[in-house]
Amino acid sequence: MKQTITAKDVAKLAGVSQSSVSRVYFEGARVSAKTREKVLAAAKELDYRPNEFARSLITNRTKIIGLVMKGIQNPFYPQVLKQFTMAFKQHGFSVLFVHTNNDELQSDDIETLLNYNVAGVVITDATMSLKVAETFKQNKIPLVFFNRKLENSDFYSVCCNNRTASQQIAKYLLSKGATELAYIAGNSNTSTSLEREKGFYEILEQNQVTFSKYSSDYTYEGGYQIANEMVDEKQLPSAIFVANDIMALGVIDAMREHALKIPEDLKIIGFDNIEMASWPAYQLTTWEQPIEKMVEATVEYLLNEINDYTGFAKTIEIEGVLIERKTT
Amino acid sequence: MKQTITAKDVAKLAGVSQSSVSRVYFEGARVSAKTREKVLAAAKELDYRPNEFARSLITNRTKIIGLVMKGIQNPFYPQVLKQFTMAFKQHGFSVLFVHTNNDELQSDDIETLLNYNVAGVVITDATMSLKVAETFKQNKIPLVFFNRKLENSDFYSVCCNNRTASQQIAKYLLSKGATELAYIAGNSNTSTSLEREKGFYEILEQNQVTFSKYSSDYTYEGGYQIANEMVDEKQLPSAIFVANDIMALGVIDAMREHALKIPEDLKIIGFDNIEMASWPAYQLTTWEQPIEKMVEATVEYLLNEINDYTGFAKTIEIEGVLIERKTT
DNA sequence: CTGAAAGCGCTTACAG
DNA sequence: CTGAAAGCGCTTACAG
Repeated sequence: MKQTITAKDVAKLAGVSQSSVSRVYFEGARVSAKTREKVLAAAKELDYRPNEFARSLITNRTKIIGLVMKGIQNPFYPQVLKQFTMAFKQHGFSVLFVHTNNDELQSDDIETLLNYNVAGVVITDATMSLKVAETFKQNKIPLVFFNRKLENSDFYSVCCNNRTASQQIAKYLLSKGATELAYIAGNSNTSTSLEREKGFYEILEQNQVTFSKYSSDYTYEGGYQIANEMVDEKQLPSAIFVANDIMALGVIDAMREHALKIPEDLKIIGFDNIEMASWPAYQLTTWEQPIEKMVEATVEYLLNEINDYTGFAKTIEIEGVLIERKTT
Repeated sequence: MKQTITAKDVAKLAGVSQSSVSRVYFEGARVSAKTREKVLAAAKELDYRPNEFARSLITNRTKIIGLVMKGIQNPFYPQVLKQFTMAFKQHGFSVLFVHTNNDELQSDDIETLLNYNVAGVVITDATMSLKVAETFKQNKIPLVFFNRKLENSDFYSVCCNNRTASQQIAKYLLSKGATELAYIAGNSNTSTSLEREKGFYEILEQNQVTFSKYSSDYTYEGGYQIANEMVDEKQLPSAIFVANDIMALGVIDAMREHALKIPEDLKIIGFDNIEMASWPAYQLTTWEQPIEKMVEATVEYLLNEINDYTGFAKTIEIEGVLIERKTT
C-alpha cells in the first residue's frame, strides 16, 4: 500500500493545525508568514502534495478541462492540442483528452467528462446533439466549439474568419487570372466547409464567374481521389480552392501524377497552413489559421465562465492571413 | 450553483440505503436483482452519476492514465495518442494529456500526474532523471516508456525491434547494390536513434562497407538541412538510412531540389511508416512500427501493474516490417 | 490569524 | 443481501 502524506502529517510535523496546512495551499486564504514558513518546511520534508480529489470533492470544481478531438489525423490538430495543453497549464488546468470517432458527440463520449466533473470543455472538429448540449448546460459546464459551430447555436464557438477569408481567396484567384473555378468541399455537414463555400461563391457570383463544386472529406485520400475523378471528367477548372490543406496536398499529388503542372496548368489553394504546406515538394498557397489567437480566445472565455458562469453564446471569428506560395 | 445528484438522492427515491446505491455502481459488490433494479430506475430518473472524486478519495486509486508526449509535431505520435486513448477507454480509463518541451521530464511536468494520483503513466518520446523516476516508484505508480528506453533502466519499456530492424535495413540496402552508406541520426540522446545506428553499423562492418554518419534531430527541417549540407560536401553516399520518416521526407525534398533522382542517384529509407510515407510524392521505403501491437503491450502491462503492483522491469521489442516502396 | 468541527460523496468493514 | 456508521483528505464557516 502506498502511504499517502496528508495535511494531517504535515500539521503534526509543523506543529500547527490541519486547517492551517490547508490554508497555506488554498489560494486566497490568510495565513501568517510564520505559519506558512513552518508548513512549507514540513511539507518539503515529507514531500507533501495536496490531494486534488479531496479538494474537488469539497469545492465541487476541478482544474480539469475536457478536450474532445476527432480529426487528430489532420496535422492541423496536433498543433491545436499542443497549444491548448500549454495554455491551460499556464493557468493551472490539466487536460483530459477524449477522442471521438463520430462527427456528432455521443453520450458515451461525454460520460467521462461528466464523471470527472470537468471545469470546462473544448470540442474540436465535432458537433453534438441538442440533448447532449443540454446536459452540459444543466451542469453549468462551459463549452467552446473550436473551429466548428452549431447551427442555431447558443454555444460559444471560436473559428477563423472562414467566410470572409474565402471571399478574399476568390478575389485572389481571380486576380491571378483564373477563369473557371472549383471548390472541393470537406465533410458536407461541417460549418467550416459550408462557410468557406459560401464566401467563395459570393465573390464568384458577383463577378459572374463559372464555378463547380466537388465533395470530399477533409482527408488526404479524399483529396487524392476526387482529383482523379476530376481529371477523368476531362474538364479541369483553371483554379481550385480546396477546403483544407491536407486535402489540397492529395489533390496536388494526384494532379501531378497526371502530368499536370501546378500552377501553370492548374492553380491550387488550401486552407489552414499546416506544416507540410511549406514543404518544398508542395509550396502550397493557403490561408493561415491563427491557431495561437484562436486558442487564446477559447481559453480566455472558458476561464471567465469557469470563474463566473453566464452561459452566454457568441461566435468569435479570428482573422487569418493569405500565405502566397507557389501553387497559384 | 449546480445541484449535484448524489447516491443519497437516489437512495431516497428508490427506498433503499445509500450503501445499496453504492453497491450497484461498485463492480464486485453484491446486490439483489430487485435492489439493483430499483436503484437503476431511480438513478435514471434523476440522471445520477457517481462522483469519481469521492470514489478515488476512498479507494485511493483512479481511472486516469497520464500520457506524456513531447514530439506531437511528428505525425507518428498523433496516431499513437489516438490508439492509446481508444485502448484505455475500452478498459474504463481516461487519459490525462501532458505535453513536455524537454527531452527529460521535469518535476513540474509530473506535478500534475502526482496531484491527480494517476493509476499509471505512459511516457512517449522522452526520458526522465533517476530522481523523478524514484518519485513514481515510491508512489507505486506503474510507468512505461513508449518508443524509448532508459539506460540501466529498471523501468518497463516498449519499443519496436530497432536494432534488428536496422540490421535488416542494412542488409536490404546492400542487396539493392548500395556501396557507400550513410546514417542520419535523430536526437543523439535517444535510445531509438542509438539502437538504429548500432544495428545498421553491425551489418555494414561485417560486410566491410564504408559508411558515414550525420546527426540531425528527428524533424523535417533537420533532415532538409543536413541533406543540403551533404550535397555541399560533394561526396554523396549511394544510400541513406534516415532514422525516422519525417526527417527522410526532408532529405528527399532537399535532394530533389538539387536535381538528384531518387532512387537512381540515391536510395533513401526511413523508419516509422507514417502516413505521408505512402503519399505519391514520396513513396518512401521504410520500416513499419507496429503501433497497434506496441500500444496493446503497453496497456496490458500497465493494467496488470495497476491491478497488482510489482514494479518489474523489462524491455519489450515488437517486430516491425519492411515496407518497400519507390525510394530504394 | 488559528484551531476544532462539520461535511463533500463516496466505499467498506461490521452487524444483523 | 442490507443498513448504519466510520472515514478517505480536504475546505470552510464558526469561535476565539
